[in-house]
Amino acid sequence: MGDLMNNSAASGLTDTSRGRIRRENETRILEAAERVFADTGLAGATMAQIAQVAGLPKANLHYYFGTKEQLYQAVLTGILELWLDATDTIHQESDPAEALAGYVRAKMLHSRQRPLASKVFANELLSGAPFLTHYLEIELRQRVEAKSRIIAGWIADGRMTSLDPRHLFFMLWGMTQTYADFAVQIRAVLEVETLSDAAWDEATSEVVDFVLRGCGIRTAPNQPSGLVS
Amino acid sequence: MGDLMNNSAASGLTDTSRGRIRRENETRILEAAERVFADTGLAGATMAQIAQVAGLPKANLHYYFGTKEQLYQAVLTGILELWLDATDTIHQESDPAEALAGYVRAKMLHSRQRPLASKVFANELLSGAPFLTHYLEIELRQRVEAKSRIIAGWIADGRMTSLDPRHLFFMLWGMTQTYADFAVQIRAVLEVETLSDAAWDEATSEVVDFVLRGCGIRTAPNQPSGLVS
DNA sequence: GTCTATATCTCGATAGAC
DNA sequence: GTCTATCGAGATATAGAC
Repeated sequence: MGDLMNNSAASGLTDTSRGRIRRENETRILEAAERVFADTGLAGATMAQIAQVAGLPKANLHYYFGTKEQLYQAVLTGILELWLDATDTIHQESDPAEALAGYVRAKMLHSRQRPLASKVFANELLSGAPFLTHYLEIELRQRVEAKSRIIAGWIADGRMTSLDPRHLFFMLWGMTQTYADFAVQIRAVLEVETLSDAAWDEATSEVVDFVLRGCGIRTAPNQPSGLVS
Repeated sequence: MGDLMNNSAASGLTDTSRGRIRRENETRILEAAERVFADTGLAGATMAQIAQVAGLPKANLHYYFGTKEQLYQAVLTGILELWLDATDTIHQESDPAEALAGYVRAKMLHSRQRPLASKVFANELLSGAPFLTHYLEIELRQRVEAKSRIIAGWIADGRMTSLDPRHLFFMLWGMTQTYADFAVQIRAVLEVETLSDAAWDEATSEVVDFVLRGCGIRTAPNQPSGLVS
């Protein structure tokens, strides 16, 4: 927008490659920011540290994102999109066992593949979620309400135990996100440096089985319980 | 120790009242620090903010506790003592249902009564637990190992479903601490300003029932499930 | 667009009057 | 023991050369 008057010959770059560099730099900054915000939250993070992780001068961060708060907002927004995606395994017509197991597997996969996103989110909630009021009170609440109606339907049909679906979601989130947010505790108890693929599969299968039993759904005995069967 | 030479008449205070003041001030500072550390973690907290919450000049904090890290360490130590106490409902000779239900109730009560302690702990884990290495790798690990052996015994005796006790603990911690750490999310979904006593009792009963089913333990139908029956 | 140099502010910590 | 005043370090943010 603002660079329509720029002479791209001066920098030796075409419009497309200039756009590419911008995109690459923004991505690098966002990834570095996610890592730093994940460890120390918004208040504890410093622009100098983010710049160092990104391998760019500190001034570039301000050039691309303005203030620390705006950079944080950008990181959070990206995470929220990811957050709302993976949760769509619960539908009216689904088999409860498959739907709930799929939901747990998706959440565990997320803890495994995007632990930093989970940690940024956790830090934001711990500090009272000042940047997430709208998300929590509108988007998340409505989504939980909609999914809870489906689960209530399953309960009414006698396909699972009677429980409050909203508390079920709180428990599912707690059980699965703990593997990302508090991984250091889990690694210490399990006495491993990092969780292996096999350990992740076993954790996933433990949570899936526990949840299905907790919901009063008998697991099919011949069904593979690991993440990759 | 160091004030044996002080003239207590000059300040108009006896030794006992001077000790009392010291204890009161230290308590006020520790409580204020817990609140601030809970919201923003060690890196994000400022001594000025803690001093403001405590209602004392910033210099007094340094007088009583030295550095910010030492104050943080003092807060953490108090929390760990609390942490290791309430978890002792799991014994060899216990009834598995009673023991596990009691454990969950104790953890939920802790989330309810000391949410700030839980949050400080969560922040510390999120930032990689630099102050808790010994606790996690020695004390917590050994405790989990001991309790896991008891639970493994119950499983071998056919008194509950076969599962990995360590992952059971991870899930229990996640399920119960989420009610303290991520309370803002729970309040948003439930559309309440604060969780009432009744809401806490219901949450506790939901978690207890879910856990007992998840462990393959039939709940006695005539047993009250609320926190206060 | 990029990066150096720097302005401005706030932090942790302390000296010193009381 | 308490608190004001302040120092040096490090923070956010920007000006301006390139």
